Parts: sequence; C-alpha cells; structure tokens
Amino acid sequence: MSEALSKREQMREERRRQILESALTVFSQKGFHAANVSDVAAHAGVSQGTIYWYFSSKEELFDAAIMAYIAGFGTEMATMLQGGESASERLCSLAQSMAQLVAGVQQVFVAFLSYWASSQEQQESRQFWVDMLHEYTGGIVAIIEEGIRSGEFKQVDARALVWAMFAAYDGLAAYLMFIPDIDVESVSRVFIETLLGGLQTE
Amino acid sequence: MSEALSKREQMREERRRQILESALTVFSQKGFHAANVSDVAAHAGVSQGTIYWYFSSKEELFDAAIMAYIAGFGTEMATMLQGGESASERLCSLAQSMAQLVAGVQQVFVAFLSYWASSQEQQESRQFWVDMLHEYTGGIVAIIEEGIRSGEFKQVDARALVWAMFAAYDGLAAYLMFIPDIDVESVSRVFIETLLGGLQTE
Amino acid sequence: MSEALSKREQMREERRRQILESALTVFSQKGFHAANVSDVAAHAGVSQGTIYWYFSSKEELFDAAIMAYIAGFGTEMATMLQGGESASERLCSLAQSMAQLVAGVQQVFVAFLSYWASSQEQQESRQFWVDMLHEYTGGIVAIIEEGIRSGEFKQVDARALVWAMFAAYDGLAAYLMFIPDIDVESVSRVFIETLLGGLQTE
Amino acid sequence: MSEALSKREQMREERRRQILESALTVFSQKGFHAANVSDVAAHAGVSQGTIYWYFSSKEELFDAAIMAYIAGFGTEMATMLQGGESASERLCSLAQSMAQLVAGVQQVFVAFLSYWASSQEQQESRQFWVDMLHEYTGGIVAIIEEGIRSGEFKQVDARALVWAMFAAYDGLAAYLMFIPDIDVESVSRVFIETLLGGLQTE
DNA sequence: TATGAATGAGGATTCATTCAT
DNA sequence: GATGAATGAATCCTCATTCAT
Repeated sequence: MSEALSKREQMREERRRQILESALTVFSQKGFHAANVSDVAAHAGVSQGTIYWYFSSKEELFDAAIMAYIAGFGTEMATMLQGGESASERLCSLAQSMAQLVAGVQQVFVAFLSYWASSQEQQESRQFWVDMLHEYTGGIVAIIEEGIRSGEFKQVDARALVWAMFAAYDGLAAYLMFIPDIDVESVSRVFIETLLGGLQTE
Repeated sequence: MSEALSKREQMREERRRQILESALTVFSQKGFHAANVSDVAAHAGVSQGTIYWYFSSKEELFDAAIMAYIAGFGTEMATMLQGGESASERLCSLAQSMAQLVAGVQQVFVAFLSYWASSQEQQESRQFWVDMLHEYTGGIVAIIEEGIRSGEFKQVDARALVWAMFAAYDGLAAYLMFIPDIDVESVSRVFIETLLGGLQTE
Repeated sequence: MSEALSKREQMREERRRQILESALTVFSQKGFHAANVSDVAAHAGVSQGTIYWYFSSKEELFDAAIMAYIAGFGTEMATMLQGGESASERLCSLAQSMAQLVAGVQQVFVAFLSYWASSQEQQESRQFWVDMLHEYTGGIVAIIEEGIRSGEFKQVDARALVWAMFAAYDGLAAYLMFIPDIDVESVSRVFIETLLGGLQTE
Repeated sequence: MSEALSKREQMREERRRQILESALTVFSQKGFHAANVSDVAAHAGVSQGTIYWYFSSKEELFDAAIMAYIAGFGTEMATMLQGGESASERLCSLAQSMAQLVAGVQQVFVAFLSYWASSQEQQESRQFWVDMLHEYTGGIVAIIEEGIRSGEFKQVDARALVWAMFAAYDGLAAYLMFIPDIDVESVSRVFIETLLGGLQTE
C-alpha cells in the first residue's frame, strides 16, 4: 500500500519535473508572455488541463520553473568557488566557469527579467532569485575579502565590485541574444585579468 | 501656403513625437506584451485609431519608440566622451555619466530585451540597435587605444574590455529592477577604479 | 459668371463621374464589403474626404455607381433589340450580344447581388434595377409575342420564357467567376438554337 | 472505454454539425462579410471560442459550411435523376425538382458567390464546388446523350446545353432575391418544355 | 472645395482558465 | 488523475465617418 502510494507520488513528482522542464524550455524560448500554456503542455506531452492540476496558474508555473532552475544552479556555483589556491586563481577559474554558463543562461535570464518587469507584484521567484544572488555573490565577496586580508588584494569595497562583475556576465548574456558574434570567453579573460591587475597589490 | 503646410507637418511631427514618448513610457513600464495599444493611446491622449494612422502596427510603434530613444541617446554619448584630459580621466567621467544613465535606461533595456527575445524574426530595430552599440562602444575603444598608444595604458584587447564594461552597466540596469538597493554610483566608482588600476602601466 | 459657374459644375460633374467609375471598378473587383472607401478614393486619385463631399455614405456611393452602370447599360440594350428581321433572327442577334456582355457584367452582377443580399432594407438601386430588368425583358417579351402573333412562334408564356433566358445569362456570368473555361459563346449558341427550335412552329 | 470514446466523438460530431448548420443559416442570411462569428455562435448556442475550437477561422467555417451543404446536395441530385422513363420525361422531372430547390439554394448561392468574388486566393471550397458542379451536370449530360443515341433527341452539344440549363436555375435563384414575385415553377415549366421542343427529333 | 488627420465602434482571434466526463 | 472541450474577457486592428484647416 505505502509502496503503491509512493509509486504514485514518484510518478506525480516525475510528471511535475517533466512539466517544469518543458516550461523552462518554452518560456526561455519565447518569453513569458509570448509562450502559451498550451505550448508548454504540448512540449511536455500532456493536456492543458493537466498543467492546471499541478500548477494553479501560468504565473505559478513560471515561478516554479524559474525557482527549480535557480536552485539547480546553486550546486554549479558551489563547485565554481572551489577551484584554485590564491584568491586570484579562484577568481580566474570562477570567471571561466561563468563565461561558459553565460550562453546557457541568456534566454532564461531575459525571460524572467521581462516577466518581472511587466508585473508590479512581488513574485515568490523574484525574492528567491534575489536571495540566491546575495548568496552567490556572498561567496565571491568572501574570496576577495580573504585576498584583502592576506595582502594579496588592495583595500576595496568587495561587495560593490562583485555586483559589477556579476552584472557584466549577465549583461553579456543579454548582449549575446542579439550580437551572437561576441566571443564571450576572450572578453571574460581580458575583463578578469584587467580587474585582477587593478586588485592586486603592487 | 508653404507656411500652412509646414504648420500641418509640424503638428504631424509633434503628434508623432508625442505618441512615441508615450509609447516609450508605457512599454518601458509594462514591457511590450503586457502593454496595450490602448494604454499608449490613453497616455498620449489620442484615440487608438490615431496610433494606427502614424504606425502600422504595435511592433512598428515599439520599434520606432526604441529607435528614437537610442538615437536621442547618441548626443549624450558624444558629450560624455569629451570630459577629461588623459584617457583615464575621460574613462572616469564617462563611467560617472553611465552610472547616472543606468537608472533611466533600465526599463527600456529590459523592455527591448523581452521584445526581442520573444520574436524570432530579425527586426529592423535589432540591426539599428546593434549598429548604435557598435558606434557607442567604438568611441570608448578609441579612447583606450589612444591611452595604449600614448603609453598610459597597457596593451589589451580594447574592444573586448569595452564589451565587458558596457555589459556591466546594462547588467546593473537589469539588477536594479529587482534589487533597487544597489548603489550604482559607488559600484560604478569601485568598478572603474579597479579596471583603471589594471589598465594603467606601472 | 454663369460660365464660371457652369465650368465649376462641369468639373464637379466630371469629378463625380470619375469617382463613380472608380467605385464601380473597385466594388466589382472586391465586392461591396471587402472594398474600402479608401480604395475607391485611391483609385480615383482623391482623398477620402472628397468622396464624402459627393456621396453621403458608402452605401449611397455604391447605389449611385450601380445605377449609373445600369443606366449606361440601357442604350446597349436598345441597340441589341434592333438587329434582324424575323423574331427568330432578332432573338438570335440578341443572344449573341448578351453572350458578349456576360464577361463584362459578371463581377458587377455578383457585387451587387451580395450587396443586396446582405442588407434587409430596400435600396434605391435595387428598385432601379428591378425596373430596368422589367423594361429590358419587356422588349424581348414583345418580340416573342410578335412572333406568336405572326405565327412564327408557338403559343407560349413569353414573359416566363424571357425570365429563364435572362436568368441563364446572368447565371452564366456567375459561373464564369469560378469556372473560367466555359465557352460562353458556344453555350449561348446551342442554348438559343434549341430554344428557338422549341419555339418555332413546325 | 470505446463506448465512452465514441460518445465523446459523437458529441463532437454533433456540435460540429450544429455549428455548421448555424453557419449556413447565418451566412446565407447576411452574406459572408456582413455576418459575424458571434452571430453564428449565438445562433448555435455556443461561445465564440467554441467556434474556434472547431474551425480555425471564419473563412474555414464558411468553407466547411458550404462544402457540407453541397455534399448533402448530392443525394438529392441522384434521386432527381431517377424519375421517368424516356430522356424527356427524366429531364422534365428533373426540372421540376430543380425549380423546387431554387428557393432553398438562392441565399446560399449568393453568399458563396460574394465570398468567392471578394477573395483573390483559390480556396479549397472553390475546387470542391466546381467538381461537384461537374459531377451534377455530368449526370444530366449523360441523360441527354442517351436521348441522342436513342434517336429521341437531335444531335447537340449536350454539355453546353446543360451549362445553360443550370445557369438558368441559378440565375433564377439570384433573381428571386430581389424579384420575389417570379413564379419559378411556371417559368421552369415553360423553359423546359421549350427546350425539349427544340431538342426532340421531328 | 478638398485634404489629411482623427475618431471609436466593431470584429476576428487568442488564450488562461474551468468543467464535465 | 487526466483529458478535451468550452468559455469569454481581452486585444489588435480596420474602416466608415467626421472635422479642422
């Protein structure tokens, strides 16, 4: 009995994941407004009614999809922060990882930017993302401050600098959408080298 | 006769501008999809039909509004590039100006992004925007290369660096939409100082 | 003064005719509903406003165009009725003329059929057309009755037969719209010969 | 299961038929352009959205309605061709049937004509209608040619004559729209008798 | 007179959501 | 649980008509 139930729940969970994946794909491709619930349903291979059995509205579906995406993103971020010995090296390897991420992120990023931009209300996913962003940047701020403490880096407002860094990568993601010939990797390299040059003492 | 004509044309031009302004405002606030043509009409104080007398579709209206905005942007850009003597000083003053612009740009930027993301076709406005971006960045690339030639700056890929710079400001614009407590000015200062630190010889 | 006035009136009359011609063309090509007043204006080389200076509504314009057309049609009809000596010969030559007319009439015929069909009210042009039809058929009824009196034709309900004849030609006009490969002339010949065969005594 | 399914499909088919019937009625009364989708929906007792669940556009709805109508027409036609022994008798009984049909057909015929006249593109329904017309006329052509072979009729271009016959009935249908006092039955009788008189040998 | 601009009601279509089965 | 069908509000756009110049 309990096994039968858990089987059911597994299936339910599986369906949910399947729908969320489709939602992310479709919403990323078309944006929140241009994508239809029926598109998501078709992509997931279920009926529209089913979508509403799992999610109470298009908004909720979008929020859930974004949040699942961001959450999955967390582990990647954690890995990134581990590479290298010195603060400089760690920043370098981080920059490389972020450059690689950019291509995958771009459409999702734009999709939920436009979603948030168009609605006045505070969505759950918005706060979730802000929290995540704080957490992620927090890790890098820590690295820089470590570098400062160890004398490797000059005295700077680490948090401010990290905002700029992150913004640069997200901005690049956006640029890529309409200027596909930007070579993100080399831009990233020049960028981080110059920043490090300005950070390092001496 | 010619005066009467020019009067008409003046009024026509005036109306057009008035509609474009309203369009920019409304589209920026709500995004392309969430904004209605009737919203724009109401904001401009004209009927919906009038909108269609001046623009053949919602898309064209949006395109025109964005293009007018970007074009008007050009003069500001030109002014920015004039401040300061050395390349470093000029970059500094530019950064300050851009930081101030960011707040104003943010919504337009996101509106444009989401519009562009949702439509597969190549709009006129896309190329226009890309050209403008190239033109604007071109000015700054020139400054940096000047700095390199004069020995003030190290040898770097100026264009790549400028992409990163611009992306950082546009990314900040996007961040501002959901993290309003970012102090753009101080972020900008730290950012540009660090970059300059890495750029300058010695 | 009076000359100036009459000049004006001439110009006015000329304009009117010009608009009516364009109206007939445009309405015939697209039908009443699918054609726009602006189409007619463009075709006539005047502004929309001008149309409304000469005609108070789209309906009135259509009515006027149709009535002018039908009226112009009258003279052609009169000529047709003159050819030939015997009643048979006259019917024959008439049939030939009508066959030639069919191609030109077809679109106009359909245009005002659909116009009348879609509106419950009695338009002026409708009655006008009915009157004309009665007049024209009257001429042919007279020919047949003459043939009957002279012993050339059998005793038949001439009016009924003429309705059928006319209907056949208008029906052919309609058929031509979607079956362009009908050879109207030969159909007409066979048709009239057979009818005459049935009409003639012995 | 299969029963449940077929029940659904039955209902679906039923709804479709119901909408098609309403469409035919409404379009025939007002013509394609003057009739609104909402009129059809109201007449069918469904919402506008439902119409679009079954048909993808107003055009397709119209096409489907006309095609269903014409197809249903086929059986009537087949019956008509069976009455009588000699070719003459069969043509006579056919003529009577057609005279009766005319009243019912008239509005549909005009609706279709005006629809087709106003759209340049080749619709599916056009070819369908042409094919049907060929098929229907084909049956009568066969009767006449039979009559010719058996010596009952003179040697004539049967196809041409049949076009004229059909055109006469469709033309009468059109005339009925604005000259309701035509006595179709007597017109038809005189018409066919005269034609037969011309056809028959001796 | 004639024009071009403005109006706004009306209409086709879409789509998030609900519901009966 | 799941589905397909149904809903109807919302939206873009058209176009006959009017108006200021």
